[in-house]
Amino acid sequence: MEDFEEEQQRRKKPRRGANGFDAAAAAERRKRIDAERRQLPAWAARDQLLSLLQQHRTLVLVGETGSGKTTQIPQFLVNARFGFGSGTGQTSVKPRAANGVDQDPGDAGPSTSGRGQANGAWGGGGGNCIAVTQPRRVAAMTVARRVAEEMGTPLGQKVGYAIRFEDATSPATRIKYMTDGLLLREALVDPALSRYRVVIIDEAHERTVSTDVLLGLLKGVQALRGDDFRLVVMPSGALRGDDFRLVVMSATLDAGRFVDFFPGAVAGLIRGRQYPVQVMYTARPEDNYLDAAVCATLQVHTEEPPGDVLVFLTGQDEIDSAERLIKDKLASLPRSQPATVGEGAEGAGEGADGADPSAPAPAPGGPDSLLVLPIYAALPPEQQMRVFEPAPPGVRKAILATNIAETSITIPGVRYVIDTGYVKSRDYNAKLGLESLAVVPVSQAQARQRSGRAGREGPGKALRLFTEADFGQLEQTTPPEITRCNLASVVLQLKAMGIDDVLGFEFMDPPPRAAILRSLELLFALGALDAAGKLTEQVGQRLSRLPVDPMYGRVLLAASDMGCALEAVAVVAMVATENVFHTPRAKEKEWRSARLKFVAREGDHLTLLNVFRGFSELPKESHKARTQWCSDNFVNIRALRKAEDIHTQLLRFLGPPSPPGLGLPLRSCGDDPTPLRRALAAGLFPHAARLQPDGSYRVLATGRQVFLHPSSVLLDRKPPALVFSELMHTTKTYARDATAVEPRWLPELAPTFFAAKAPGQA
DNA sequence: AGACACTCTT
Repeated sequence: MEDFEEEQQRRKKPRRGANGFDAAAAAERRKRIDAERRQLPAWAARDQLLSLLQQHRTLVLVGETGSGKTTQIPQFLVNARFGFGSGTGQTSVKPRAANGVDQDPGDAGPSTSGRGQANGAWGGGGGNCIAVTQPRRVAAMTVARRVAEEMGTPLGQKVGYAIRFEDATSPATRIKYMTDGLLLREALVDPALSRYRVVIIDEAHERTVSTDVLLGLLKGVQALRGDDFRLVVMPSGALRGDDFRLVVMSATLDAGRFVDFFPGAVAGLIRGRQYPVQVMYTARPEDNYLDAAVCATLQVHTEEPPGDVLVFLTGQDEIDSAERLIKDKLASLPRSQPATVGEGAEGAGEGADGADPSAPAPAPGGPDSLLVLPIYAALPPEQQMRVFEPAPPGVRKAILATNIAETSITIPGVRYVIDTGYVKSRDYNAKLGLESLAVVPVSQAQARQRSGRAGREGPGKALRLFTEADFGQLEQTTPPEITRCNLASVVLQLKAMGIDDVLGFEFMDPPPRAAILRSLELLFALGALDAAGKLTEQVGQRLSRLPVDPMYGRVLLAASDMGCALEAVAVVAMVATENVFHTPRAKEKEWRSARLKFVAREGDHLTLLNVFRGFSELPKESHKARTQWCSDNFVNIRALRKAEDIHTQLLRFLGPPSPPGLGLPLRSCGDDPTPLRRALAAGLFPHAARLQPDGSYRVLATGRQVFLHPSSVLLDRKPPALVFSELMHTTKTYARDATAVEPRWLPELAPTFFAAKAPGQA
């Protein structure tokens, strides 16, 4: 429902009366909003925060849930005209970029004069905007909307947001909510981030890859823009000069890490407002957490007062199983029983109180009064939306969720959380170049986050399906993602920003050296780096501009040479999109037969192309036709719309000459699959593999034995050679998204690579 | 022969 929420957000129009802006209603509303604001804990800390930030270049702010930090602090800064100079336009600082290239800050920000001068608050060197980063798109949009409302300005003017595919900002924007990934992209063009006077990294404790790279960059930015830093407190209390400020906001008490990382940083704490959650543990370890979760759900249902239950499980399969188990057990419960029977039943009748006595309400704790609802990312939007609908009176919802419910979505009505204590986690083995997906115990911080989901609307209860002693043994926090992922894109971006010594880059938690080295090797093999590790103009420069994995960027460049860029763009857009197919266990026959009409004998990439083409042929304006087609074909409409957006963006980046395009020829190979297969081979050659007598494959570059993923259309065809998108180790090492290639193409398309490692030798 | 947590990109 990510995009369900996104759409809802977009559809909301500023409140207007019949004749445009209804001033009276707006004033009334703002008065109420203003009163709400003043109740927030952040409000009480306002003066102290401003004073801290005048004296320190970096503020690490621990803001607990409900403190109002995200919405209020940017407003405090703007209203206090903090750090935006006194309007004289004088500047004593000329910042230098990290790469040593002089940079005129006046050029970097979009139209900093004009309007800025008009209210007398702006001016001075550098930009005049506050960037506030969020890990998620929806958060950037919703928070921006709220803050615009609080400030009584139309969204996109003084307060705006920017996310991929969408820019709701203007030259007047002073507070810009944006995704962390987007700010990172901007740093590619402007490594000093000179258009921002203040950068606020929100939800820093989540430690997304983008957040971590930004933290490293910002440390450099600070050194650079603080070079000539002088504290000049003006009579107005404002500061002068390029007084760049950084605020790192985090929800947990790991502030010390951030303070240690940024020289001269100071930490502050704003208490939150959360309802208490009573945390309970099991007395003994559970040997089957799935069964335990099922029992616990039923126990809550039959014994606890009304309130929905949120159960954290690890994946789609497990959720399917749990759903069946719960329904089976429910069927054996007595169908009708008085509300007062059994201990703990007092209060359980509450939900049925207002019901019509002639129409028998479901018995509280009975089989009809529990509504079991799955939620995970791959679930089609219309099914996801069901968890947001309130349960009918007397009915309790049990939501079986993956990690999606940990941060990405908030489900109303939840008062009970059941935490299995496990999560499916991605890991990366740099030595083997292998990603893996495994069920692992959560961290303590994660368990707390999950429990907190019970206390959003009132006091709640959390049942942890492990012992208190086990909790003590858990890692305190989950290792940052950057230490356990493929770094090809990150390394390419750092190189493109002029950071040549990637191994020496100051990460807060450095990734394994082997992971960086492996990425350097890959980028060299792709031709993005030369032997000295410098970004190459022809390939490296271009790849860094394309918002796709470097291997796929290489596919696009090759495809434009080979006359099949149009097809390659569609394929890459589809590969970058997860959960294209909906594969419910109960309807396996149906989705298998639906899939057949898209299957291309050449492999999964061309199959995805067929799906994209099928979807593209539908009339764009007919939401109904598109939804129907997707549902008929067991294709996820959310994924296809995303692929469509990426497709459009890639065409723009590749097509018409700068800005922003690379000016490459965008031609079609029509129905001839060969050029496209060659283009795929030209970018994915590090993932080329040859068939072994036993039906497995051997990766040419590493010699590693891998298996075709069971979802591959090539599974029963087994071509002698193929290239694949990625390796994933679950029960075995699987190659996903494969396309058959001619073995002779490989040394032809990547001579250097295969000269060093002769095919078949490995 | 047998399966895939979650975000995100000028």
